[in-house]
Amino acid sequence: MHGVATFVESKKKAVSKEFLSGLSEVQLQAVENYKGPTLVIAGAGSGKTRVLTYRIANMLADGVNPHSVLSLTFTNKAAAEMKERIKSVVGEKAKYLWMGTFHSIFARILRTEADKLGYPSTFTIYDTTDSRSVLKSIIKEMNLDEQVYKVNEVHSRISLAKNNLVTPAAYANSSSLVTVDAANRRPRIADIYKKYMQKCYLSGAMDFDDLLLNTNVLFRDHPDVLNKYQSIFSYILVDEYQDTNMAQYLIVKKLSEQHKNLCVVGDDAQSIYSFRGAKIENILNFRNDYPEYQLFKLEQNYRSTQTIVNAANSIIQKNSKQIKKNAFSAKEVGDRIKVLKAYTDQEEGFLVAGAISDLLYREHCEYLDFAILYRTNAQSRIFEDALRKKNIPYKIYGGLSFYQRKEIKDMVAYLRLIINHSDDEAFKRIVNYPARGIGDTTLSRLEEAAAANNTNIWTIVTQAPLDKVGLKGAAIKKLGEFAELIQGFQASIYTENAYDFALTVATQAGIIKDLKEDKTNEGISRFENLEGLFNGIKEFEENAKESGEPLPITIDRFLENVALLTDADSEKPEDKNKVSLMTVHSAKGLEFKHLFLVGLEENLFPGQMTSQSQEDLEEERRLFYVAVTRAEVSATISYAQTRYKWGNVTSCVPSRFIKEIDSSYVDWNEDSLFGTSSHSTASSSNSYNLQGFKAKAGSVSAQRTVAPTPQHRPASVISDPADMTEVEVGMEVEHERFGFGKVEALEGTAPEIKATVNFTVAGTKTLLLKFAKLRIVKR
DNA sequence: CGGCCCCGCGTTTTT
DNA sequence: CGCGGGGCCG
Repeated sequence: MHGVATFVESKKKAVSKEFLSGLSEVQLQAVENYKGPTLVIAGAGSGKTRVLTYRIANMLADGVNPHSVLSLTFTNKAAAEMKERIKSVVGEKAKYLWMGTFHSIFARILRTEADKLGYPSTFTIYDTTDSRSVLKSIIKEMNLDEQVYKVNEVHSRISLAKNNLVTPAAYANSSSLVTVDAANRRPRIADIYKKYMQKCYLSGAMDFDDLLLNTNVLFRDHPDVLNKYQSIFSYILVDEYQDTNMAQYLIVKKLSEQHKNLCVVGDDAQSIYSFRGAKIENILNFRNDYPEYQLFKLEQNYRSTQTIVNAANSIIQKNSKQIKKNAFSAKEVGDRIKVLKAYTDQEEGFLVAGAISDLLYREHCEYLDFAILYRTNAQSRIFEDALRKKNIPYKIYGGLSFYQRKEIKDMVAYLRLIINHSDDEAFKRIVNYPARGIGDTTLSRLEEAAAANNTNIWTIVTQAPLDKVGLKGAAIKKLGEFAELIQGFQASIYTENAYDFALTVATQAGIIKDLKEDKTNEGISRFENLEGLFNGIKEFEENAKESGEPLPITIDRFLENVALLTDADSEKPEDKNKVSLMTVHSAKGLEFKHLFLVGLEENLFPGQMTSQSQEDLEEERRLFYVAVTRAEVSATISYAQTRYKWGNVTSCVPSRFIKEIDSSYVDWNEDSLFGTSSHSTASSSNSYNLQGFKAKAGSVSAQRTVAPTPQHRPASVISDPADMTEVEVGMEVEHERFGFGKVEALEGTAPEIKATVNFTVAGTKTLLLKFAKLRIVKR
């Protein structure tokens, strides 16, 4: 062993390290010093991926065995790209690196070690839909009020617990958790949690959180297994460390104990996943965990203009929690950040699409130079419509993933059930698809019996006397046929190619016939989606063959990671040169020449749930920071004054974040950007704009002290919650339509405060302050 | 048991 | 507005 290592070591001098020549001094340092605990604080656009890539490439060039390097990334796509880049530097051996997301890497390890935890190695990974469905049936089974025990909220409580390694028993004993639940009148969450874990276990299933939780359990209860992986992984690298949660933190900590070659890379300013349990403290406390650590700060931004970097700095400075760093750009100063005001959400789409086609024409840009980023997926539609009208090609990331579509989930459920008969969610999904006369009544009998006998549905169907379960002859016969159908595939799972196998299943189960029969547009598109899945299987098969894996490439291999796949992992080449539409969250790590950041309104960005607490608001601000720092050359921010929400028009207030950008980096010339009249179908009245925003914008730091302009009176329109509390009985106010009046009464609490106002002309009206746009005339 | 219709509810964000 | 769930009827 030693001899080989020495031989490889001695060869290293011969290996060309030309690839290091383009690095800056500090980047080079971070690449070359790959031993010992290392923290790399990498500001936005500072070449973080480069450092990570070359750090690994450099190790491999020095003779480090790729099998001993574990590199954890945030998305599968990031992992694949990094692997590709390393391959191009050091060659084929890069493919032996352990590189992937926490979830996919540890799912792999858990499959290998499954028996130690009492799971089958073929365990199913439940996605969010599956988890919710399980919880829903538990809540029903326990006769709890579904209005009080809302599935989503129960799920996030359980998820929170799992991410913090709190077992059901510990949950019941945790006074802080129990207190919160009691306050929400949900005292039985710990019981639900317990049942949920049992049900998943009986179904041979792990949810996303279990992949991390059970890895911890595995390492805690099986020191030999821990020791094995500690020895395997001589070098561990973690990207986006600021977004790791407790469970992930502990996995990394334990695994790196032996070799202590742990390198974490991240940027506290870009921590945006606390809603799913990420702990910004992990990166802030790294120095306490490893006092002997080396620190590298990548502060130069190679991506964006000075204006964008400085603007972004001015935003993030408003946050209290952060590691000090001095992000700067040596690129050109660049244009100021433009602000677009739209009267409606539709017009916002129109303006943005117009601005894009304008830039395309003026600046020789390509479609791929543009991105439109929004806070919530629901906003995409407007921009799709606007871009389509202008014949601008676009692609959407996120939203309903391919694998979430019904027809795909149905097909996958067949495969899941065939490979893991215990998978109750898969069973429930397909037992009557295509329709074979097995209805709700039969299914709930089976579920009850399974719960009563502490087992899964499949066991009941195949082993219990079904007449005792309360089922009749016809139902029993149909169930028998279904079970036979599923069992019939058993023999060829591990002998047939994945594609052929799946096709047989789809045919024999009647899925293909069912989809072909539907001649509606949706039916056709569902069939095409299924074809897409089959193409995906074929592609998987070909890739596996190419990398020399043992034949045949079987369906279980494909299925292993399906739940962890996202659309971003499989971009089609024809989609390359298109405008990108995505949420700010999914834009993390990406960059675009020209960036459009849309929907900058209170209660949208920052979101309505988040402007309450200081912590949530700081996370929203980091999200805003992430968004702005995606831009290389130009950034444009837009907001609408009215927007459709749940089918109703609501009026919107520009986001506080716009005002937080240092005004010297912002171009407020909202109206003259594209000519004044060409687009303004809805802009006949501009009383809105005069009242609303410009006057405030002038005084960036002064919160609510607005300098009156001669023409237009003080513009403190009462529409954000902070301002509402200023209204008092007896004040004189002005309303757009009703004119002047006096406040006679107030009721409710912000933001739902109602005011009764006696208007001089219009008479007495009761108005919701958040919509009424009242202006205080005399206090 | 299956299909249709109506009602109610929701929107952060993702592995 | 769009989806999913529940209820009702054939």
